[in-house]
Amino acid sequence: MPSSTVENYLKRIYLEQQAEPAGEIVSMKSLAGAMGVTPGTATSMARSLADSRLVAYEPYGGVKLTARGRTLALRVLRRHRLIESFLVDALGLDWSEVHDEAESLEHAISDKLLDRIDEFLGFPSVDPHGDPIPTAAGEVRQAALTALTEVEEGAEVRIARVLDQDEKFLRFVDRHMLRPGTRARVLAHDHAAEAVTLQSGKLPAVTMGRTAAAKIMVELIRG
Amino acid sequence: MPSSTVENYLKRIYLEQQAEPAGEIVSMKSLAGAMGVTPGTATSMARSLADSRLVAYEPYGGVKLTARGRTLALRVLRRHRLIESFLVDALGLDWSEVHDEAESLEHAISDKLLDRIDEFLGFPSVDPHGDPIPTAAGEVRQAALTALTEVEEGAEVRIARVLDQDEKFLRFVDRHMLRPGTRARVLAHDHAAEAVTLQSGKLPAVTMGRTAAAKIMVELIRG
DNA sequence: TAATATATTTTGATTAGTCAAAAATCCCTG
DNA sequence: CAGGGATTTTTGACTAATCAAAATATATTA
Ligand SMILES: [Mn+2]
Ligand SMILES: [Mn+2]
Ligand SMILES: [Mn+2]
Ligand SMILES: [Mn+2]
Repeated sequence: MPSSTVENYLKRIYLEQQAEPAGEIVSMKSLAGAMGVTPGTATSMARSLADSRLVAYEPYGGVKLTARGRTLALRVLRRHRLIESFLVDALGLDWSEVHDEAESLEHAISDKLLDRIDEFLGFPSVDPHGDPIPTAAGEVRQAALTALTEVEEGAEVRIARVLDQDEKFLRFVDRHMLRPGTRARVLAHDHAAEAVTLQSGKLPAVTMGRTAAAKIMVELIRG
Repeated sequence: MPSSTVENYLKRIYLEQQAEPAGEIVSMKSLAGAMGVTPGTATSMARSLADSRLVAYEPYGGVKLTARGRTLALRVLRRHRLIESFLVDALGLDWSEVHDEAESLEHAISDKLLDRIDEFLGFPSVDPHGDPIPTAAGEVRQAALTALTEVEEGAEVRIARVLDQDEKFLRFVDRHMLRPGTRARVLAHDHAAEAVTLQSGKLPAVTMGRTAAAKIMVELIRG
């Protein structure tokens, strides 16, 4: 059984691989940064994960999950996201506070209990942030989504996923009724100001910067 | 914050202190036995807990919780028992399988989530085994109970608590409808055979040995 | 391409938790 | 009250995870 430290590293490497443009390879610098450890620690963990055949690692060559490492990472991610869903749906916690809780529970819960939770929730495919929940078999069913920055002016969209789990950002999203599932209309792109204006429900329109808009993924509603 | 290892030791010392007849002092031998570690490990942990003012420890003198140690132990026990209750009541797990799950979740759950669970359950005072749930303030509201071995023949009782959490024992209790809350009648004590016979619902009477009967605590129903 | 900056690895150290086995102490029984 | 068995402590060793700082390699840039 992998320790929770190892589980955290694998999950983080998986997420960094998704983010990293450079051929899915994660550098020691970004790994150390993402894990909040010193570079030396990242190096020694990389070697140890490689010894366990969970990552491919060459000195000075960064790190990349093996098939086994990926399977394990997805298992942790599945736990994390099912737990988040459960905390929101069954216990009424706010979606802005479940992340930290899931971060520790993901290592403590048994397979049996996880299955029970999955069943209780009706086998959801996304968590409260719109993040896809990997299947028990290790598949990620990812819908094709568009970043808010890429949507044409005037288009109707459905918010599908919020990529930043930071409490402040999630509360901002909340305030303007932009949770996953909500409809909204893109009113304008101001390229000079690097800003996007959109409008949801009966609320006044809101203008946000490119960087914020890039963290909101949507589905286009044809029409 | 105490590590989960420390939490486990404190909880175990608390439980051993309850059990131990000898003036509430827990020997290194029983601590090591209860924790499944070697005596040397128990000694070094005793010293380290004493350094943190969580136990009183004198070489060759055994170990005893301080006020702070007791408070912490009760916090862990509260978590453990609320989690067991939640798993049974909210997720329908069997009472014979929740103990191990709670053993790890008790270290991973936040105070906030625990409060939510407590509220969800309606602030229960006992867990599925009838074990008292310490209050957040650290009080143990313990009802006065009688062991089945001490009950007079013919008496009506309500099963209140089952002291052995072993899966096999719990399933035995289940089979004979002797869960906490159920009524039963003590039909006979056979002192020579060291056996107690009792009867619950419409099931045929069951005879069990003294040792088993001593693990079932009951409330007397006057009448 | 040489110098400089950045990234990575190595080294030496620390802490928590554990074990095996030797040494010391305690305490019961004769 | 003296052994001898049981208990406890000590010693030395190990693993996982970490850091600080020195050494080394790679990348950038002038
Ligand atoms: Mn985690
Ligand atoms: Mn999420
Ligand atoms: Mn535990
Ligand atoms: Mn219990």
